[in-house]
Amino acid sequence: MTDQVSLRMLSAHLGLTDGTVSRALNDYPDIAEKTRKRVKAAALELGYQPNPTARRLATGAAECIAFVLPAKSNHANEPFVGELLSGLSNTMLKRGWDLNITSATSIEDEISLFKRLVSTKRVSGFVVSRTLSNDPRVAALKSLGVPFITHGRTRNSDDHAWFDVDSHAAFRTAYQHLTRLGHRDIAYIGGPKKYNFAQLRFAGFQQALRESDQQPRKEWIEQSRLTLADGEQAMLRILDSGSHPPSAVLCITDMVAIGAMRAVHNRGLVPGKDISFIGYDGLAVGSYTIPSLTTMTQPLVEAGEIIGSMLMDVINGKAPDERQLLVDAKLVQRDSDAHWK
Amino acid sequence: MTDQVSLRMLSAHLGLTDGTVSRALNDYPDIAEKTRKRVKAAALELGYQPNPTARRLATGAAECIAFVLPAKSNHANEPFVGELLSGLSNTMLKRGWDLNITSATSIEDEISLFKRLVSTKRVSGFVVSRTLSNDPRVAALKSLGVPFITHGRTRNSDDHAWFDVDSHAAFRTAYQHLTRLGHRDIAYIGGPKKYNFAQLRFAGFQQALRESDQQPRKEWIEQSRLTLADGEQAMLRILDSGSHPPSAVLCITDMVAIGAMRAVHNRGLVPGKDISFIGYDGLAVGSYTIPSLTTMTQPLVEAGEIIGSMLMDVINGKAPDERQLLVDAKLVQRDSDAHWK
DNA sequence: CTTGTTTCCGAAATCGCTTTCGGTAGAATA
DNA sequence: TATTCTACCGAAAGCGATTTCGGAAACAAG
Repeated sequence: MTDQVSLRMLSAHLGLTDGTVSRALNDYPDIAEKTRKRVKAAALELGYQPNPTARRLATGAAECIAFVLPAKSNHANEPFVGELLSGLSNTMLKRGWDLNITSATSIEDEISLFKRLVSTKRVSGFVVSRTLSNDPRVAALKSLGVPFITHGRTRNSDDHAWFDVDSHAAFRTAYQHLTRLGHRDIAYIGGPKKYNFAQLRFAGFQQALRESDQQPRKEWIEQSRLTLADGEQAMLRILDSGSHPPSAVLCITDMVAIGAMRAVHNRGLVPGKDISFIGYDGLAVGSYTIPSLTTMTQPLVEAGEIIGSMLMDVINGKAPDERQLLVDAKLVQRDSDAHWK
Repeated sequence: MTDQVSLRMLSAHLGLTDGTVSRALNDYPDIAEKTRKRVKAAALELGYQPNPTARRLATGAAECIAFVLPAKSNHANEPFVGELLSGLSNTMLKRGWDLNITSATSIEDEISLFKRLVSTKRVSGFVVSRTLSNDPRVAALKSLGVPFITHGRTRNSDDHAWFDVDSHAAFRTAYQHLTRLGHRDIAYIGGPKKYNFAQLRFAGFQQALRESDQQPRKEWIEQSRLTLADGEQAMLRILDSGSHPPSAVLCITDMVAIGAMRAVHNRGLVPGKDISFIGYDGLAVGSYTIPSLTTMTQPLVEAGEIIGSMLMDVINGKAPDERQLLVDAKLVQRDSDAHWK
């Protein structure tokens, strides 16, 4: 391996000084067009790659963003990390920046980590995932004055950058899909109201209900924590409510849906046939259940790429509140939804 | 936010020169014990944190390791990335190093990425995951002369660092578990022989067979690609082989096991009751199948931590072939294994 | 032809820390 | 007491870029 060529070697080769070469490479206006081209050609020829460490020291820019792995890793949601990171690193790599991964064991831990990373100038921006409706991390980052973007809105996300999926629209879409299949008796299993998205999704369901001139039926609207076991319980409550069972169920997450399907299965009914199910998240798990789960989702790799470039915009001085993006979820049709019979 | 204290501020505060303070902090022998203590106390008091960029430039060490996200992300295996990274970042963080994530779209891409990261001195070591039996990445890293560790052995892993799970032993353990439950008619669904671990696991199964004085039965030994669909097909072949069905099946991976269970289910038999199943990997998916899948696994977070410190040892000059670790997989008992009836 | 202006590049400082090399006190030796 | 070691710290040179400033040509204007 030949040693990496440095600026000094390049400038010596060209008979110029380091400063001149550096300015030529960085398109300073005080460099003659002719020499600029000469310099760039030589750089290409010699395979010059600026040393990022030196540049970072000189410029004070970290050229690096950090992603803090969620504090309590819920196995069920892990898949999303890999895909999101894949997308994130794509954009970072494209621009020669680094993607730094760290982990924390608690929210407090995470916040003190933010401070350390910022004070040592290791990173110039953060991606915050799994946002809570009222997220202390957001407040911390704001007071630190460091650029960041959240994956998912918080209660008041007006003044920072965020990327989110329109879950309100998603649940309308899901509902409409079911009505197109002929369903009328559609139940809903929602999540804890402390989650912002839980409110949005429920609102989406309700609006779709109105748009179809349907009356909400109390016994078909349940609430569940976001676990498989709780989804199962919620479904049992619906089945035991006295009224005839619904023909389809809209669930706040895939996990809840899988639990609900299990409940139906255990009662001797066939999920995906007797009762249709639609979840939300697009977890890979859903492909392996019996029946595989129809769900609403948004491609995570692309999300990561978008989030990355949005964050870089903010770092480069764009106003955070101009970097807010709401995208639509897509229906991934698998085997848990059927025509009404 | 007060500005970060620099070495200069610290040394001014102490009435010493930068060099002296630096050497005191780094435990150079030519510093009086008294002043060393004084310096460290002051550093603590002022909250001095050395600027990593400056140190990296001065020392030439990157203080950073890289993890390249698998080229083709197979959704089913994604969960492992999150957990492994979590462990890795734990050790890195503990030592003040960075964990850099990059992604590649192909093996060639990945290798050229290695070169770039090394030549620009961005990273000082690599973690290679999802190793192939004959892995071009390993050869590339060897010729680059950069420290690295593989997660999983390759065909000839004698001269580099690796961390792996003893799948040979794991399959003996799994087999013995089944015999303790009373099973005698145990089938095996293996994987393509090109995978090193496929050979090891099969060998483990065979040895266990011998140790139990059982004869291998051709019709109960099948091979499958590592997908759910293929596992299903392999199981169907076993069921259709003419002989009576086995009472238990050992599967090379969880995915294959889940497919196999589906085949049994579709034939009107009850997996976990009529036929027991044991998989391998500990995928979270396995908790959500019906029945949930008993499997052999090794905690990934811990694996990540160990891999991190092993790699740092190699970077610090330890001989790579002294940093090779084989750990045992543990049996995670869920609902797919039952007493023989 | 002189005086301003531009244009363009060289020189030098800087980023914050590490590390080598001297040199001066005080301790040890004669 | 004179001399040789040690112990310990200061001074300065990097690391590899960036960026500010100044000045010499080259050009335009008077």
